[in-house]
Amino acid sequence: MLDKTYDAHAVERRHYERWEQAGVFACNPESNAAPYTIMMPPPNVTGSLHMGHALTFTLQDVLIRYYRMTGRDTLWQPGTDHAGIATQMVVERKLADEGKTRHDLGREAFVDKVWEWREHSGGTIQRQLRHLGASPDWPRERFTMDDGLSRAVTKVFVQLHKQGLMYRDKRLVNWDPKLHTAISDLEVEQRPTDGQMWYFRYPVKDEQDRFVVVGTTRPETMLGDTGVAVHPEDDRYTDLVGKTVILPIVERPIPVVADEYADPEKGSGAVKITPAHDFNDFEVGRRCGLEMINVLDRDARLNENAPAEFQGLDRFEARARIVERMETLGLLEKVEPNPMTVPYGDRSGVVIEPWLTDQWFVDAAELAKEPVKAVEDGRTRFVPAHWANTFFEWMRNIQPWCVSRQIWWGHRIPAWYGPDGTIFVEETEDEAHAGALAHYGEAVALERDTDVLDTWFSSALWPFSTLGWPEQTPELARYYPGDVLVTGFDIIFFWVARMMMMGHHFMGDVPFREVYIHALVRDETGQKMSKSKGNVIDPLDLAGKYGTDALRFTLTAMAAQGRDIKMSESRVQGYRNFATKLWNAARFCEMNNCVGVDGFDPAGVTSTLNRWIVARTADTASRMGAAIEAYRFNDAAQVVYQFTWNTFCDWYLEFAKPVFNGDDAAAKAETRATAAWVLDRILTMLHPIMPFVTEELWEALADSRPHALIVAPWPAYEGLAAPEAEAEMDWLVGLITAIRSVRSEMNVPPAARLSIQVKDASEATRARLQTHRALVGTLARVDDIAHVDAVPGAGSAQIVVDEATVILPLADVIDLDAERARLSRDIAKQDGDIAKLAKKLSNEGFLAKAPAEVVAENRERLSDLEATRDRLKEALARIG
RNA sequence: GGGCGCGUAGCUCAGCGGGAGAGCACUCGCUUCACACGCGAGGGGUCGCUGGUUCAAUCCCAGCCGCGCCCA
Repeated sequence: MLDKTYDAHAVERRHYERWEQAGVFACNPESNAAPYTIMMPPPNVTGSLHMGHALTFTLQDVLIRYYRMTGRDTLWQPGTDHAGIATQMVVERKLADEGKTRHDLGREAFVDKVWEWREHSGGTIQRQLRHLGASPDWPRERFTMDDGLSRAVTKVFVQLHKQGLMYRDKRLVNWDPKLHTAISDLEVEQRPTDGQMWYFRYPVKDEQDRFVVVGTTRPETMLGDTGVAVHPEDDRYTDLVGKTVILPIVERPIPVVADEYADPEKGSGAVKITPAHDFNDFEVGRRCGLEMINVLDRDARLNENAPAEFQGLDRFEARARIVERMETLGLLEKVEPNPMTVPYGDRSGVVIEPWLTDQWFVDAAELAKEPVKAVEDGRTRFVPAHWANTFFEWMRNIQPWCVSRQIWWGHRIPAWYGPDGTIFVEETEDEAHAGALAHYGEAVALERDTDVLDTWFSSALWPFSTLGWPEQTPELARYYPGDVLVTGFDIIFFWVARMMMMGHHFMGDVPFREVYIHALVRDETGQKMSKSKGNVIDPLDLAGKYGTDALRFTLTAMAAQGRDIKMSESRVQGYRNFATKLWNAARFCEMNNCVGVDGFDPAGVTSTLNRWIVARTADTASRMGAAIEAYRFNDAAQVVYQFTWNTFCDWYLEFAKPVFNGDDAAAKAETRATAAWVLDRILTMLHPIMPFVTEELWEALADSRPHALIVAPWPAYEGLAAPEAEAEMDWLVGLITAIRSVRSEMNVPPAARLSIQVKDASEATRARLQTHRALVGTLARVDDIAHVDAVPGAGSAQIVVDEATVILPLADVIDLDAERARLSRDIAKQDGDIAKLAKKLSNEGFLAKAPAEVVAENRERLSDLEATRDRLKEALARIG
């Protein structure tokens, strides 16, 4: 016998271990079944499971478990990425505790340390995924720093270089002065800030008392100014173009140039140009042939190109000193408050400096062409579709991708430099030497590039590197491209777009056919969860408190397309209640000996009750399957929830009680078998969302099963529809509900049993009443049902059900005024609906232009309403 | 400033051209032999505002108001 409530803790670990040991998560490359592939977005090796992970991995697991049940050969490819900067920071912090830096260890020893850290601390998220019930193919787990994946990275780098799509260039990059590395545009966070705009006067050379006023938000960069730009059509400055101004403090003569970048509407219309420290100025400088003077060092302190007195000053200190000096010189025109955005490094949290360095770049614009086409013509489909716009916008304006990082943890760039700086990009050092020999005609010493690659560079190869590429493995042939990529919108650029670039370029095909973009999980009040706000909810805490299944059901039920999820504990609690409800329904079935019957044929059941529930079961399965396939997770959850609770528990099991307690052995046997069958189908349907409680019940409810629930076939049935049975049961539900309503409204004591009379019942209704006498008796607490022609006495409540009027003699309890009020209210409601319909049906435009079936449907509805209204009026008249 | 999205019951949200829905919360009743993590019955909405298209608009279009996100 099952316990009274479901204890999640007791069963979760046991079933998970059993599944994993049985190998049921594994794909089968030998299989004849159609593959279904999801590449798991690899979490950071440093990561631990947060609510966003819980959502994305729950949805992926729902898909995987569903498709596994439909018979597809599923591959859910798991793994982690090496998170270059984040991981290096973690290990450097540990070293700092020992009073050391990575430089004390040296590169090789430090990298060993990182590997060591990963061995000991790296498995957190994998363990947490198991708690969540995720069912990826664990033995195929990959890490972006694995040998195979590293080979893929090297090969891709070399090939891109040979194709001219990977190049070294001196450009402005986003420089992180704390981490001492370049980062990509995407790793920069623009924070709104209340800044200031300082207006400086630059004296025009050889013109007494003439100044050009320029504005700046970063005064310290003025030391690197090499020009002043004005708009070519700005009349105020026409004569100045070609002249020279004297850069204050530095006393450097710099030219005034005409460039459309200068906006005549903004400030004075003149703008100082610092090509080495501003992205826009860099472009102006290129166009106008201005000098580039770098005045900052790698710590963002002023360097040797600044006047001696400022050298070595931090940029913010320098800012204050420059402003002070300008003021002293009488060259500070004014200062204004200036709302602006300031770039911060997303890892370091310090202000990023545009800095001129040599870096490696990928020609992203070229690689973006095919992915854009693929989305345009539907080879890759975004769900919801509007995310394609976000994708297009970025891809069509894409900048060169800076992929080199000045850190140690990552894939080292396969480039070697000869004595004169000639670059040899090869897969191995030997090949580089061979190249050098050919180039120089003699063996020379080569030095390898010290930089490593952006982590996203290796992640971009994930859909094929995990399958063995560059080897042509059977897995690669079978599981590429994947079916769907499931992720949040925040990494469309970081990862989705880049996988598409690499997939097209190296595999010649899309990496996945669909991209399902899900929402963000927020806290109850709609705030983004963050450590600093302290509103983070740990998914595993919730799972511990209410069961993993309840958490998964909550996330699934709330995953409506295009809307963020406001996570609230009360919802999780509600779905915990649902799991308990299911548990108790199973317990009831068990108590009534509802055991599965071998060879049970759902199409062969005879009673209306059983034909009805069988039809509804089949319908629920097909609707739920369709919802999952369309990524309508909330619909899938709702469909199965309502069927389980509101149809199976509330009605079917209640209807079954009189059968179980009756003495029709045949009906009892059929109903028991049907109940067992339906319950099994419910467990099956719920399994993708609630794997643990369903597997537990699957095991508990039968002495032996041919297989575990996780590999049970998804219920797909043809020909079980039973419209007459459904109509009959709907009628019965309506009748019982109506009687209960009147009882409640008339304050009939719940325990009191009534006798009812029925007037004007058709033959069909009489037959139905006969069939379901016992059900009405139990569920509406009615003892006798009599058919009458006579007008009943005044002490009765009357209910109109289709053509019939049901009379409840309530002489002792009836309050005539209340009954009159009730009937009048009903009549008024019907009249209201009738008026609306009548108006519609008297509209000639409607009759002429609306589809015939719509007109017919409305006519029928009107006559039904009128008939009901008339019977209600008769009932009212009878009371007097 | 540009783009995207969202305003539907107290709250959270489905629905998206032809009869306003769910969960939670709320009210009333119930130790009904699976379940009080429950059972039964209820109350509650000019579907943001204003126009337009249509025989018909919560749903399509335009404008406005409010909110959020992304990009500059």
